[in-house]
Amino acid sequence: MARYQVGLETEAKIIDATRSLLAEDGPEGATLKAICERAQVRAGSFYNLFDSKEEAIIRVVRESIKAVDPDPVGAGTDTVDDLVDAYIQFFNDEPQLARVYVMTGLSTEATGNGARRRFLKHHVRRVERFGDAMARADSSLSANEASVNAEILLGALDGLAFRWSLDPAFD
Amino acid sequence: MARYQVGLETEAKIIDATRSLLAEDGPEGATLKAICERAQVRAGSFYNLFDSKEEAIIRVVRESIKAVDPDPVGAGTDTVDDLVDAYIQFFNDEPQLARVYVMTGLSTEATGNGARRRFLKHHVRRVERFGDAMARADSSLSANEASVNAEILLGALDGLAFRWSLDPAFD
DNA sequence: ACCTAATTTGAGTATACACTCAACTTTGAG
DNA sequence: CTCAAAGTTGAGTGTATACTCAAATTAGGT
Repeated sequence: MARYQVGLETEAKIIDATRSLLAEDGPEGATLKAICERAQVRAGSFYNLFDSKEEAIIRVVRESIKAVDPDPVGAGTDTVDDLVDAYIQFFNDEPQLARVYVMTGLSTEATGNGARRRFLKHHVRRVERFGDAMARADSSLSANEASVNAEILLGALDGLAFRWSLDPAFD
Repeated sequence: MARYQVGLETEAKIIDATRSLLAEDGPEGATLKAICERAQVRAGSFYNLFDSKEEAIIRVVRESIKAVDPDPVGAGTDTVDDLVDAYIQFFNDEPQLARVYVMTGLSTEATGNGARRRFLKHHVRRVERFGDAMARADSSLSANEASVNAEILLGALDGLAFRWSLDPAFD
């Protein structure tokens, strides 16, 4: 039999609760109890829809990774400015997901490293994308130089994003 | 009465164990059980010397902050290159403390935020120091511009340091 | 209206955590 | 050597965690 409407709604409530908790308090704050309380759901109901707490968290993390870079296999015509602007805009448009994104990348744990590996893979793709854009802008750059520069630029962007996540009054 | 030699040695063993665990696994891995096992000490002995697990961790974090910048009230004659070189050298000379330093700055929790507040205060001082060096090198820079540039440079450095902490083969 | 499968419940399990304490042993100054 | 203070032990406390499950309820296709 197909799923019921109530079940889909409960699922959405749980994801919403998980996302807001991750954004507010990081992975530490996203306990099962906290998620269930905020979603107005009992533990058994959670486990009827998710195999583990992990699964809900990974769903939100995946969502944040997707939001930061909606078109990872783009046509390869973006300029570096485009990419930087997109990143900044992401932080303005989706502050909750942005916080989750930064925290996932930075957190030492972030839920048993399933999320971490995912993030790292994404980061490598992102460096490639920035590196390509740089190489396009300056053809005298070797592929390796472009990659190093991209890593530095992304390091700076992520560093600033982290600063902002600590202190939203910043910048 | 004064403290006994054995007590001082036990204290050192506990700090060593805490430092290496923080460097290897981050705050998550530094459980009381893990610390005591590695230090070859029982829980009661730990609590004879430390008021809380927190205290041991903060001691190590303070140690790492001190190591990254041994002379925070320096004469104000360093160049930006000096400061960057010192940072890089720190990562080569004291890899364990360097990992603790990065993780503390980045971790969402890092032991109830005592360590985090400490780190943030230190970071602000560090930005000032870098900003001063930049203003000295280029007198056309306003204080504010220098500060912003310093924040960006440190963001990039910390971002790269973080990359290295994830993957020691990097750079 | 019926009936099966989807969903909810809430008490319960197992485990890990930081921390305590009374009894015991060791240290080292006088 | 004495003895009081410093240090050690290990079983035990309390609490929070993720997760389970049998029983009850509800949704919705027929």
